[in-house]
This record gives sequence, C-alpha cells and structure tokens, in this order.
Amino acid sequence: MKGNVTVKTLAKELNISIATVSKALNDSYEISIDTKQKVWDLAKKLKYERNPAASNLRSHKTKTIAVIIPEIANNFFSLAINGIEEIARKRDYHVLIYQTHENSETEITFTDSLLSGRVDGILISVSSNTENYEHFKELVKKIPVVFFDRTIEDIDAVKITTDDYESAYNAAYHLIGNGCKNIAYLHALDNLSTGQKRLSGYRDALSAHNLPANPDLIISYDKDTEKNYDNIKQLIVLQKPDGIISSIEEFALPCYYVCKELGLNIPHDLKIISFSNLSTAPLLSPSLSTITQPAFEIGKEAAGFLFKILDKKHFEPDEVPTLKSTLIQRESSLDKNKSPGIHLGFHYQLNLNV
Amino acid sequence: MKGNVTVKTLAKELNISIATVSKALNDSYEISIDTKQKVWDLAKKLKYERNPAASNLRSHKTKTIAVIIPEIANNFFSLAINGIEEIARKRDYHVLIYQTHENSETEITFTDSLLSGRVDGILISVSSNTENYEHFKELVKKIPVVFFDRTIEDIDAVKITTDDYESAYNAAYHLIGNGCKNIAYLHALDNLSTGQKRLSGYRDALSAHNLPANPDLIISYDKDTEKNYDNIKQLIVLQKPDGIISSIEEFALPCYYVCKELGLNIPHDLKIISFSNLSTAPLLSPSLSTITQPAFEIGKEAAGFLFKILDKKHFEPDEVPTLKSTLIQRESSLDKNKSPGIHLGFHYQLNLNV
DNA sequence: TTTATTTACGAATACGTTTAAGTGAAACGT
DNA sequence: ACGTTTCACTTAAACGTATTCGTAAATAAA
Repeated sequence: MKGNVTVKTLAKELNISIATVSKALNDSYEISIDTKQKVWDLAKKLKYERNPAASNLRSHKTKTIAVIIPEIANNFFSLAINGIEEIARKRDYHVLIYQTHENSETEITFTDSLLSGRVDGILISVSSNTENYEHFKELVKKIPVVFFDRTIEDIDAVKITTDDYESAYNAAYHLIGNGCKNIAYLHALDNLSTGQKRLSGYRDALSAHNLPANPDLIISYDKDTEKNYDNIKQLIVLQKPDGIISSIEEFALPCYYVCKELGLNIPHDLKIISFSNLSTAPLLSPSLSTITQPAFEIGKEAAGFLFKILDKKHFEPDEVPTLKSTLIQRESSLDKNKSPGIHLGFHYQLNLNV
Repeated sequence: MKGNVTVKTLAKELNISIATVSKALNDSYEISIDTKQKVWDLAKKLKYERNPAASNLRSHKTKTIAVIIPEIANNFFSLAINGIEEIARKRDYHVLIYQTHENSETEITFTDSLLSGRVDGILISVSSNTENYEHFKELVKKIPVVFFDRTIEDIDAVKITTDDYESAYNAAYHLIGNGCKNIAYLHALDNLSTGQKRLSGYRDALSAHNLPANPDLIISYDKDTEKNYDNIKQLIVLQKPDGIISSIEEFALPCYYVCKELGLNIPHDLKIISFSNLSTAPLLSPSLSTITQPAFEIGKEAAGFLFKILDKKHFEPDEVPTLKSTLIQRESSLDKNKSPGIHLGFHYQLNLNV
C-alpha cells in the first residue's frame, strides 16, 4: 500500500486542516455543511477509506465483535452466526469467528487474546468442556460480553437462552403421551446450565407422571464418536428403552444408525426426539421429531443486546428474553396407533432462516 | 480500558527503553537473551497484550484475514471455514466472516471496505449473482486474494476448486449406468466457472453416450424457494425425467418434496444425485447419492495458499491443486434391479470433519 | 597498540486518526 | 458601544507500536 489516500491527502487537496477533514468525515456539528459536502465528495472521488487501525488506536473503537463458539460446522451455530452477522451488518460492524472445538484451553486463549482491544465486545457460547470459569469472570469485567445458548449460571452478564427446562419437559411429556414408559436420556453439556436445565426438565417430567427415575437410562455424551455409538448401543440393548430424548443433535443420528444395526424400528420399537436444528429432519427415515431452537433469533437477540451495552443503553434484567424452542412432532416419536396418517411437520418447509 | 499495560509499562519497570522492549517482544536479534527473558517474564506476569491497532498502524500487518462467502448456514461453507480457521489458528491469525447472501452489491461493499487495510488477505467464494467482476480485478491488484470453490474464469489469482467437470460427468455417467435415459439437470451458479463446468460435464456425458441434449431438461436455480419448487415440479411433470442431477445442495431437497407430493418413488420412478455436503445424506429417505466436495480440505488449501502469498513464498501455478470430489452412491440413484441389497455409503459415518 | 567489527541498547520518529483546547470573525444581546 | 456567544475552523497532542539511525562498549582483527 504505497501512496494511500488519507485525511492528509484530502486536507491538502481542499486546503483545510486534517482536523476539519476528520470531523467532516465523522459528520461533526462543528463543521459547516458546505465543507462537509466537499470533504465527502472528494473522499468518494478518491475512494478514501478510513484506516481502521489508526482510528481504533485513537478512539478505542474497533467496530468489530468476536463470536466464540464450539463449532461452526453445526446448524445451530451457523444459524446463530447468521443472525449475529445480520445485526452486525446493519451497524457496519465486523465479525470475528473463533472456534473452541469444545476445548476449554482454546477458549481461554481466545478470551485472553481478546483483552488486547481487538474487539469492542464478545458473543460467546461456552465450550462443553469448560469447568473453570475464572477466565469468564475476568473477561466480563473488562469488556462487554453476551452469552448465548450455552451459558454458565454463576456469572454476571447478559445471557440469551431458550426454555431448556420446559423443552425437555415437553419432550418427555410428548413421549409419555405416545405411550413410552421407559425413556432414556442422552445427556450433554453437563457443566453448563443449558445441559443441566434440560436434564431437570426430563427428570421432572418423569416424576410428574410417576415414572421411575432410573439412572442407567441416562448416558453422557462422549467426544469420541465411536465410544458414543457404543454407549448408545449398550444403553439400548441393556435398558431396552422405548423412548429416547437426545439433548443435542450430535446424539440423534448415532441413534438412527444403532437402530439400523440392531434392526429396531423407529418409532415402533423405539421413539426418538432430539434437540436439533437439522434442516433435513423432515426427510430422514423416519422423519425426526425435534425440539428446534430459534437459532437465528438467538443470534440476533444476543447481538442486539451486545450493541445495547456498547451503546450504553440502559435496560432492565427482565428485558432479556428467554426464547422459546419449538417441538416439532414427526414420525420418529409418534405412536402410529394413536395418530395414523398424520404428517405433522412434514410439509415442504420454506427456508425461513435464510 | 484505563491503565492498560503497554510497552511503556514494561520499559519503566525494567529500566530499559521502549525500543528494547518492543524488540525483545518481537524476538529481535538485536537484543540479548537475558534482556529478552526479563521482558518476556514481566510481560507474562503483567499479562501484557500487544495492542493490535498500534501494531497494525505501524507495521501494516493485521494478523487478520477475511472470508467472504455467500452463506454460512450451509454445510459446504461452514466446513470450508472450519478448514480455514484451522490454518489461521496455527498462524495466530484472526478470521473475519462476511456473508454476501448471494448479493453482488453486498459483495462489492465488502471488497471495497476491505481495501482499508483491515486485513492482510482475503478468501472468497463468489456470489452467484455476481456478473460484473471489476471489483475483483481491482481487489486482486491491491491485496492478496485466494478464490475457493466458486470462482470466475477471467481473473489473475489463485483459485482452489474441485473437479467440477469430471464430477458432473461422472454423476451423469452414474445415472446412465443405472438405466436413466432422460436425465434432467438442475443448473446453478450460471455466471461462475464452477457452474459452467458442471453443466459442461453433464452435457458431454450425455453426448458421449448418445443421449439427446434436450434444453428443456435443464432448469436454473431461483433464489425464490417457492418458485424453485414450482419449477422442479413443472420439470418433472412435463419432461418426465428418469434421472436428475442437482448441481447444488439447495436443489436436492425440494426434489424430494416434489416427489413426495407427486407420489413418485425415488429411485424407482426417478433417480437423484446431487452435489452436496449434507451430513444426513445417508439417513434421508431414500438415502441421497451425492457428489461430495472436500469442503474442509478446500478451506485448508485456500488458506494455505493465501499464507504462502503473505509469506511471499514463491510457487508455480501448477502447484495449485484441483481437489477431487467423491461420488457416493446411495439409494436415491441406484437401480434396485441391478444391485439388490447393496448399501453403499450407508454405514455409520464417523464424523470426519470435526 | 590501533583499527575494525560486532553486540546491545536508546532516541526519535512515523503510522493515520481523533479530540481537547484555542482562535478569529461574525452574530447577538443590552 | 461593549461584552458575550456562536460558528467554523486550526493547532497540537495524543493513541501504542515498530523501526531507522545512532552510539558506546565489548570484542576481534591488524
């Protein structure tokens, strides 16, 4: 980049001071409309682009936010980013992406490095392996942070979540209503309030319907895909559940494969419902009943509140919404005897999220 | 951020000049190992983080790259970003994400704004609506750019693509081998060499097997999801194809829905194969045959070459690879009479991409 | 020994922007 | 008439880092 056009160039060309140019570019009230117009015109003509580094150095505003997520190649998170990006775009903000791959140390590296003033604020969905929250506690003191979906209880920050407890409760209730009496639960996000609330919802639904709480019916997610598969197989073979609630999407597909291997028929032998944002859920064989989180809206809300904080707009804690997930009944969880021929959630879905 | 720790702080504490501190932090040969160690130790102790804005302003290095893609909520692109991010991480680079939503104007806004020196380099997958390439021509003159997957022919830059022509050819060949004689083609990315090559592959495969080239068998992708659906329905009803090649993933699922609506059986009445990175392809009903691009590797290669350029490492044009897609035969395209009971690509798939 | 070279550091400046403080002229109030 | 505001702009000083150019001392070469 040699001979770039800067405020200096504009100033010299127009025979005014660089201060005037700078203020004109920032639409300051101190500058007359005539001068502003001249500056704007010339800036456009010469394709002037403000140097972000210099601007940031001086003003401590980066026009950039960071998004820290476990995994981008995941429908939920990519939709959430989509929402975040939409809000950021409107404000001419730039979006940095960081993937933790569920690694707490990576997460700490990111949060530490973001203390350097590279961004104005941070949106974060916590890694499931995070057990120590000290880095977050430090972080929220020093920079605006909004948590979304995957949050931790004990921290003072805005958190955008969904009705995890209710959703899990409803899922269990749904299975019970479809005749299940021995419902397994595929547990994940153990350390996060997100995961804990879902588990509570499941448990409470069972006890509310006088079903025994069998701890063997609950297994926890393992990073190792193969182990996970084996665990599910074990669960199904040994406990013979007639229903499964999967608390994360990654747990659901292995169930399908296990059933295929064991020759079990979904939903006849085993009913399945899963937290999921899979766009192909209606096309699976059988179509998968889901609790679908409004991922796009979560992203939008989270970004929206981050900007509220950046704008120093005051808001009450109770203005922060808890978004509602949707339980979409499809074949995988429906008792064929009870509701024959019904094709819920089976119609051609418009691409609402894009 | 008041009272941040800067080089000044370190210098004062150690009674050396800020120049020495700066050089020590950059591991300069001018500084003795003793002094370096002292600086490093203190920096760690005080949690010094280099101010990126100041550093960038002075050195013109941002340690940031931009990724411009059409849509993040798409398996292919999110996997590609995954690959890009992996490479960037290793180099301690930051990744900015920009979605064009297939809008050429948005694309221009982004490329223009990235001329400000916000990033060291750009990875881009071109919007399908892009018809005028002037902004790219300007861009590649001023900043290192690598195109991936969706590229345009007439531009002097590194392009990481897959064997689009061969893949489409093979897809057609595959359908022909499974008895199709009237193969429709769902065309997309018209303006991009990516889309053009795929179309050529399809056409050449037909003519190589003495099948007539019926232009009515080719329809083009429409942004409007509903129109798209109608177009496919029209195509199927009027042309009665016995095979369909979908050149993009977004085209494939509507086909499934249309067949459902028309009561057509896949693959008996109509065989389908699609370019796709859907992780659930094996679980669809019927499982979807796909041409799957190595999205993750594409991202890695693209980022790798961008860094080669940034490092000013010389490489020959023929070192830039064309990656190979994989044709995965599944139920949707297989002639049941020909290969009964075969379940290709049907086994439990390990999550290779994560 | 003298001279040349290397080593290890410091002083000073520039990167391009924003902004507090200041200025001269015009407009206003009384 | 005089002081006071307001307007429109300028001056100058940051922001925190990287780097060029010195330079003094230590070391090597002569």
